[in-house]
Amino acid sequence: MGKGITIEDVASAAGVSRQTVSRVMNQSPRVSPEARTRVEQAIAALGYVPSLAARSMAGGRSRLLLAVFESPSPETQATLGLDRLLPAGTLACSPHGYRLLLEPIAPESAPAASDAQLAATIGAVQPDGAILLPPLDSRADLRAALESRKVPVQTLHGTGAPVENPGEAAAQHLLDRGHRQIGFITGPSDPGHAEYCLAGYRSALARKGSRAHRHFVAEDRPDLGDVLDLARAWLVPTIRPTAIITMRSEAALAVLHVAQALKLAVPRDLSLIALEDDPALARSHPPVAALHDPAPDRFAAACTRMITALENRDAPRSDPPVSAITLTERASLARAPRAI
Amino acid sequence: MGKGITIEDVASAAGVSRQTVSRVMNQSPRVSPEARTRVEQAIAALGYVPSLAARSMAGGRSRLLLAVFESPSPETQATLGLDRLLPAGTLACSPHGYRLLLEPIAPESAPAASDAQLAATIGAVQPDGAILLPPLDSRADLRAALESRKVPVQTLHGTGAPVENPGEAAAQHLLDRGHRQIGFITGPSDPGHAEYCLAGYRSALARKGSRAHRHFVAEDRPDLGDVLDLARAWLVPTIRPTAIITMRSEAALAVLHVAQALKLAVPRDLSLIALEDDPALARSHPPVAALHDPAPDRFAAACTRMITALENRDAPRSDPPVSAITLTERASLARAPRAI
DNA sequence: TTGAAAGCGCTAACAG
DNA sequence: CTGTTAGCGCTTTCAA
Repeated sequence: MGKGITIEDVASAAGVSRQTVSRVMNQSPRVSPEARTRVEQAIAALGYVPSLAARSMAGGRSRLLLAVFESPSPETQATLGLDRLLPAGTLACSPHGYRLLLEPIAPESAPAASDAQLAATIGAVQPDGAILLPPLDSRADLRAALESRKVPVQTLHGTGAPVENPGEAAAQHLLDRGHRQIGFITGPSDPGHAEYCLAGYRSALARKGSRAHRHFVAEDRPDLGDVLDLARAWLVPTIRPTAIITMRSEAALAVLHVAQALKLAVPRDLSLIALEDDPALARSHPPVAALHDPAPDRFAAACTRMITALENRDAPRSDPPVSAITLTERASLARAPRAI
Repeated sequence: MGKGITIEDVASAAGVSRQTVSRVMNQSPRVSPEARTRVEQAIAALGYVPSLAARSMAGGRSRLLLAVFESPSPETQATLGLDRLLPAGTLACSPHGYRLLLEPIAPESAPAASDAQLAATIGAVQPDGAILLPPLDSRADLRAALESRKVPVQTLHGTGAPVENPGEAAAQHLLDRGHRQIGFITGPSDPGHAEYCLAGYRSALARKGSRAHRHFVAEDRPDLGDVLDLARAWLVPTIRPTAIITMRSEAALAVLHVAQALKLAVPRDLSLIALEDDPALARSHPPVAALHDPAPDRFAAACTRMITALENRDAPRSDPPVSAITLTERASLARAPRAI
């Protein structure tokens, strides 16, 4: 079909010069309504799409944004979730005519190596901006490599409030519902993240004066038997947690199973929250509440911020609020049965 | 640092014309060794990187490949694994100076809608080729939309042998080790994929005359209790499977737990294979064997094939073999204990 | 409000 | 083997 339709084709079809077509595409106000209409019709009729490369050369703007992320190594099994991040970001960019370009960075790469890599990319594509995805957003060397070459940087944090700690958020939800004896089971994957969430949980409990974190913190093991044993050890005694937070969804399911085997009703006798959502959680009986990670939304927001900053290079724009961690409430949640 | 270094800068630094620089970059043989050396030194010294946009305009080749994938909808939780696919593809492209561009397609999108979307992308970036990622590789409308606009298409299949069926591969491994009573537990996610794997398992067993598939096929349930019950129902009787295949890694762990509780030794009395690998499988006791999905390698191979096809537009290139599904053997595997 | 001219950085033709 | 001449499709800058 339409092969090689250029601005020139549109111009002659509309009976104007290419400048006028260009002005219409670039939202310039200095075009008469009639001319604009004719051009728009010609564009639609011909199925014209301006060439990114040509616009990039002539205008100095590539309309390309770099999505800089850490490429997963065999051991770093930390799931980044690109499956959902990338479509969200792409969707946010496309209405503005922007596109995302991938830039995987090897984990723990030497600053010099990643600097060279970024230099090559910047030279080749001259991106208008870059989004540093976690956990890369804390790498000062990458940010410096980008900014020293005049590439503006955004992260998922935006300019708003700092991101909540998932462990803290879950603990707070339970504290708000009256729970004090709250247990926490970390996941075996990604020690750094586990430590981070655990710290959040601890500080939330400490704020309320609960000491549960001294008794009810345990590490998740890959062996199902270990998790089941752990759950039994916590739930059989009279003094037991009224709520448990698990990092892995599987661990939540295992705890649920033990509770039911012990004739403890969920959520009446025990509330459950997983820090990671999974379809299986929604389908279990009862369904288990989980924290919803808004990373895709925050990535989309970062792209939008980048683009608005690029377009209105001066206007005092106020960034929309950063979406926060939300809890997907399911039947595994109830108020604490009583004060213990 | 280096801002706006062009071919012209390199040319004057090396004391040649830009054409010579261009020839060096494009591997043209028609350059004297001395000139080549001086140009290469100048390139290195200046940190010159040619502009993709300019090369695209002048040469007609964008050096951009479209990665067309299905954007995951809330329900279509089928994990595509972009986390590992994309870095692998990027790595395969970059040594050739190519880059990947994302093209998410909404699931079950109307052919007209995705055609329009692809038309817009093709017009804007004029990709040199496109890789259709599963499950999109079977959508004839997408392939047509691409090819009618002269965009060559590749899939993960390559030109080699068709991809193995994971269910069949796992069953075959066990059959080869003498097992006949082989159970199969499907995953609750992605019914289509489950059906596909199950069919492969069935045909493998049928070939060997085993009838186990009439007795030992079950559907995985999100409730852990259900899976544990299922495992007990299979393993308590005297006539029981000597091997079990599970689609989800969690189910394999659950079966392992039940077996051990029943004093069945794994792998002596029961062999286990999961169709999906997971770090937890490697860390359990004993570690559980799993099929290794070579999708990232096959994606990288598809990119390489695309690029070689693009470069030697005529040469009768023979594609390297497509990597097959491999089994990550772990201690959960043994020969069948006896004929039953 | 519009058009004409001049490139952006590179490669494809040609000459030498 | 090397340099020269034209553009690629668009936006910018300047005139009209």
